Amino acid sequence: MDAQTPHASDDANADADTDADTDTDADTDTDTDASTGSKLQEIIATRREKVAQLRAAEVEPYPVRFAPTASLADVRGRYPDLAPQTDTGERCTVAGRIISIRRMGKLTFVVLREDGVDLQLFCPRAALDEGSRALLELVDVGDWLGAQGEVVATKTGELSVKPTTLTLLSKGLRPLPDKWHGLSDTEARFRQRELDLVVNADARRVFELRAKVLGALRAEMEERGFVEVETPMLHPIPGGAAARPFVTHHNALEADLYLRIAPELYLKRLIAGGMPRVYEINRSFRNEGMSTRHNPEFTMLESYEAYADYHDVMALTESLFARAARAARGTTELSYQGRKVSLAAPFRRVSLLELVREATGRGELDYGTDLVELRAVCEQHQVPWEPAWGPGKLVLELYEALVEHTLWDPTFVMDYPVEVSPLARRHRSDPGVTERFELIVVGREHANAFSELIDPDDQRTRFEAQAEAKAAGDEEAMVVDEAYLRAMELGLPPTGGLGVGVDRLVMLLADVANIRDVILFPTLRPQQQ
RNA sequence: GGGCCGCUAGCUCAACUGGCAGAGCAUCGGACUUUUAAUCCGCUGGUUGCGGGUUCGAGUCCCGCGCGGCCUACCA
Repeated sequence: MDAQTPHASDDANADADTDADTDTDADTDTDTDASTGSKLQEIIATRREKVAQLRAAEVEPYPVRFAPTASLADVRGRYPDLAPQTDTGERCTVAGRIISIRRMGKLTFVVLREDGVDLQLFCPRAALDEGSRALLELVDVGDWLGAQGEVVATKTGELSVKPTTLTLLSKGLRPLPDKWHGLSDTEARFRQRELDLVVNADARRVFELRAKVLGALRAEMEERGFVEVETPMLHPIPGGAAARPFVTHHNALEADLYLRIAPELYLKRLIAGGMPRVYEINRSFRNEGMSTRHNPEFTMLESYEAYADYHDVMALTESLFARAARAARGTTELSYQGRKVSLAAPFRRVSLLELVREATGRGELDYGTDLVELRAVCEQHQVPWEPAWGPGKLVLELYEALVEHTLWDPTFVMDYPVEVSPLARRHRSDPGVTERFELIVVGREHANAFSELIDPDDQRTRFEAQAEAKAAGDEEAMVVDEAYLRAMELGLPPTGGLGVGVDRLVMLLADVANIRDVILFPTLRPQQQ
């Protein structure tokens, strides 16, 4: 009543206009839904008719504001177990979407849902004021409704609000999916995520968990003194990773720009600029294949820390993963797709070469092994190779084909070949490899990190090697980034860098197999009209 | 990109070897003052993803296309 009164008077003048609009809407509706079944059109038409009836009764179906005094969760929290048939004497005003209506003559039960919490409205006709009785006849499942009344428990002990006043907050025109079977069509769940969220508690659960993970990651970084920054997503040249970019065009600049494939180079320019600890959590974009583990836009946490090496970064990574697990699941001891996995530190540390030696049974292999022999080993394991590949790339291919998917428990795979790591510094005691690691969990890469390359001349040489590869047809090879080189020439302190695939971390913690289940609106092929 | 599978009412799903397109829920009408997927009575609802073909007859078989899922390949 407190929220309804002002609308009745405020909108009196506007009613003539809105009535006219309603009529046109009703006429055009059949056009917009002409391609769908007539039952849906009938349902929408019926609901529009109810909108018209409400307006005729001077009830605004789309009011401007409402002031609940309690959330449904508040009410539930205040009375965790009220005895059956109790009247608390406490009045409150609540709101939510109607997810169920059971009309039993002079008594109606309405179930509201708000933020994933359900609460029943116990509505004997006699308790309602006159306007609310009329309104109750015109509400449907899917509408938003406010209710003011007393908190009670029914004969069966169901906690309820027994309203004296009902306020329509928004009239829904489309039906909700089946209340029992829900919405299981995967395409509909991804394209109309709002329906998925209304109906499927699991969907809500995943995205609430995702928010907790992001909060935990930020909290850990903040506590360690890292400053969150935002660097460009529109890049004049793509850099920081080996990937094909999306290209776009800026009209005023008359220039092509690339959606970023990684924030890495900008973040390291900040280190050169004297910000000793920076991180960014945001989207990168890669114009490559899609799968259950790849969405074209995905979220990475990247961090850079002055004076640190990759051993320090491993410790940071362990803390981040363990903290995210505790925030999301309350423990580091998880189960993923039916199999146990522990995110408790320390994680296993092993070199890539060692893993390849084990997998191939060739203990003598290293990056000095003759190319002909390495190619033979590849063929022996059905790993395709290309003539342009050096020993580092061949060993990496063997690792990816034979080992990576077998590493279930968290494993830091260390010391990647220089050839495939153009931004990582050479190992302090073995110049053929870099101080780089990837973190593998449940057979998938979750993080990539290194002691950063800070020697500008070495970096230029590496960029030039990449440029040659690109000229030779490698579409994912990097290009020379002069702006970055200039920043390095200013002087980059020793730096430890980290990139974490946040979507994959959420998949791991939510025990979900498809990346599209952890992204609210995953990329899908556009629907043609 | 390749392979396999799927697409039927608003939602969830049936329909034998090619033989009248159905059910539950929801909607709509009716009864009902303690329900919990309320119950009961009655009704309505379809371009079987789209386009061709075979056939007396196609949801079903064939060809093409669209969209999605899973696996696979590249990547995080």
